[in-house]
Amino acid sequence: MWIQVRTMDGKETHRVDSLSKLTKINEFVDARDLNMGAWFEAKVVNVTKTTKSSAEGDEQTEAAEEEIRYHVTYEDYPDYGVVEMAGKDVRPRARTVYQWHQLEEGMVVMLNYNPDEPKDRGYWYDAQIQRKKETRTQREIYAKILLGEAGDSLNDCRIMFVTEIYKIEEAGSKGGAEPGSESPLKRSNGPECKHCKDNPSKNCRWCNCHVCGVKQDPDKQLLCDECDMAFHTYCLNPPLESIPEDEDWYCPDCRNDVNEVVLAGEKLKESKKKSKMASANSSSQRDWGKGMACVGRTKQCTIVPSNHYGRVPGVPVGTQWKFRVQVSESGVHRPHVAGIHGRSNDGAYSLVLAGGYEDDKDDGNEFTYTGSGGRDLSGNKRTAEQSCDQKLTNMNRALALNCNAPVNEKNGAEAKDWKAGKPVRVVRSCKGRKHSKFSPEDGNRYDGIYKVQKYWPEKGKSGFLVWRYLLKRDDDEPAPWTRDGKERVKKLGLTMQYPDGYLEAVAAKEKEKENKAMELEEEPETPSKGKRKRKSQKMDAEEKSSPTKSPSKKMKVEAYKLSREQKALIKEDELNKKLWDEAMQSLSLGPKFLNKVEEVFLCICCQEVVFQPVTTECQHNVCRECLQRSFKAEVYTCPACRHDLGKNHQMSVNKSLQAVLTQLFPGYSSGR
DNA sequence: GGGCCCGCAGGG
DNA sequence: CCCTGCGGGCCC
Repeated sequence: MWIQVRTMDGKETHRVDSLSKLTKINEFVDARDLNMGAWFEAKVVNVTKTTKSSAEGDEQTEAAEEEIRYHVTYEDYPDYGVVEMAGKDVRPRARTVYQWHQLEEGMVVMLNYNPDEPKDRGYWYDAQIQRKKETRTQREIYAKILLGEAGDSLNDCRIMFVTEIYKIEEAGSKGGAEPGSESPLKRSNGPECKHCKDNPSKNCRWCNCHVCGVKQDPDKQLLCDECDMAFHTYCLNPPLESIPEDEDWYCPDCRNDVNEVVLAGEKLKESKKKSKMASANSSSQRDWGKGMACVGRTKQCTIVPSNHYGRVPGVPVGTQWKFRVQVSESGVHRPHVAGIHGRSNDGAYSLVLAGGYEDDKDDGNEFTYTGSGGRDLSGNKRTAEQSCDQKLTNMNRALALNCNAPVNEKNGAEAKDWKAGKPVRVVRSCKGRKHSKFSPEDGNRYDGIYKVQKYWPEKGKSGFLVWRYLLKRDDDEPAPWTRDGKERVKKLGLTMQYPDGYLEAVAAKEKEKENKAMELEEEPETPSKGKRKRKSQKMDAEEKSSPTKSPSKKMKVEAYKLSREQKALIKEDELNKKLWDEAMQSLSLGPKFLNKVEEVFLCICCQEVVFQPVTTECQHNVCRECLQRSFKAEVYTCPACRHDLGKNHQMSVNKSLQAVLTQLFPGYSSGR
């Protein structure tokens, strides 16, 4: 049987043999929503193929460049229209429910989970079963929710609907009845409305009229184009006689007040949230909100996601920032104030050593860290004395999950193989200097990857229970306090980073102060004038000599020097000659050469420097693991250009490339 | 130098 | 939404 394949404009271009693995039109499938990673019941309405080459030639040469695209509609979301997606995101409709005894640890299945409200019904996700428990009264399944191809996952999620765990149907599988020929029993998703749980007998201000909550007269309910809430025309104040003609309509909460509109050249008006803040009250006498403690981010790290483990590409060990907000912007440690960044069902990604707990010890390669909590932060404080026991929840639990041992909320645990634990990025702040000589003199410094060897509860100095963690360094990039490390910091030109315009602003403020002082002293002629002049001369000299001053001034940069071994390895990597030629042109940029190399050898899949790279015949480099993942999803093309690689591709690692990259980025593979 | 207490970011 | 938090400037 043959089916038509059409381009988007509906013209028939090719015919495709549907007896191969292709999904047939009108087949019942599950399709993955790429944003949330959940699977929804869908129907294929069309299959097309796209071709890369513009040449309309014979089918055989084109076959290498083509890609089959599926056009599906979601059964429960007809308004969503037709969505086009790749083969890996479409599969035969799940129809086999596993019996309890069939479920085993390690199995990958499809099940219902709600990441926002784990106890409620949610959407259908792929998941790997991690634990199966059975007591006399209940059956428990804990699973790792797999959110999609980015590799994101939620660990150790309690599954509430253990009697609705489905087998994942493979494309082209034949199981008894013709797959997808009939609609299997409908799976149930979480309620559309979180507030009333879709209970039709309840008045709900969220899914019905936002004023009265009554469902009646849907034709008289206006939808706000901002907040999407519904409003009966007659519930508005004043009520509307008829549906307005305008294309857009905004509810009273969202409608812009004319005098709230920001005109060109005007300063931004304070938001609603801000107006509720303490600063809006004139009761506060203090001159708040101008310092670096209160500024917001001006950049956001998009190189890696916020739940990324391991190094951030482009940020070498020894990088220094003056303020925490910059550390946040860099993606190395995102929270503004908090010491640990993590998720309690996944693990911790980074932490800051800032001497917040004086009984923490730090030997550079090994340090102890204290968890958070157990403090009374009332009065809008950020820190306080310990006043009750800490619990192994939130960030404390997150950090515990990094330890390569089953989590134990009572006694703690110790890793048998600590290096196998999840990597934590560690930043040391100058505030830790009181207790640790490994802290930087100023600002914050990225010190590399550490791992949790063990954690345990302990009576802290306060007498209350605190959770403590022992972390050990596991990074091939040399630590900044070692000889190698210092040399590397120098070579890469890692000087203190300041926020844009910060130094200029400080200098201007300083000058203003001085001017004011001058004015004051101008009147009575005093002999101290000469003294003052000397002082300001000294300051000028200081400003000029400061290496971090005036980034606009062109400094001569020493070209990046490759060792003989590195040069030889690069030469050896003949497959990538062209790419290396391109990269080497940036040698003159000094340390920035490494950024260029990172850019040139970035894996298109994981967006990191390629690890165990496979160099394709089409001249692209992909991590072997990323390529394997693609093949597993039955996509046998180059992730970069879709060139067909053939099902039986060797996937041999380009050893010389791997060797050079390891030399240029020591330890970049930690966390992989 | 120590205490106060603010906005911001992130998880839950 | 709410809660938490190993920042940080200003005042005394």
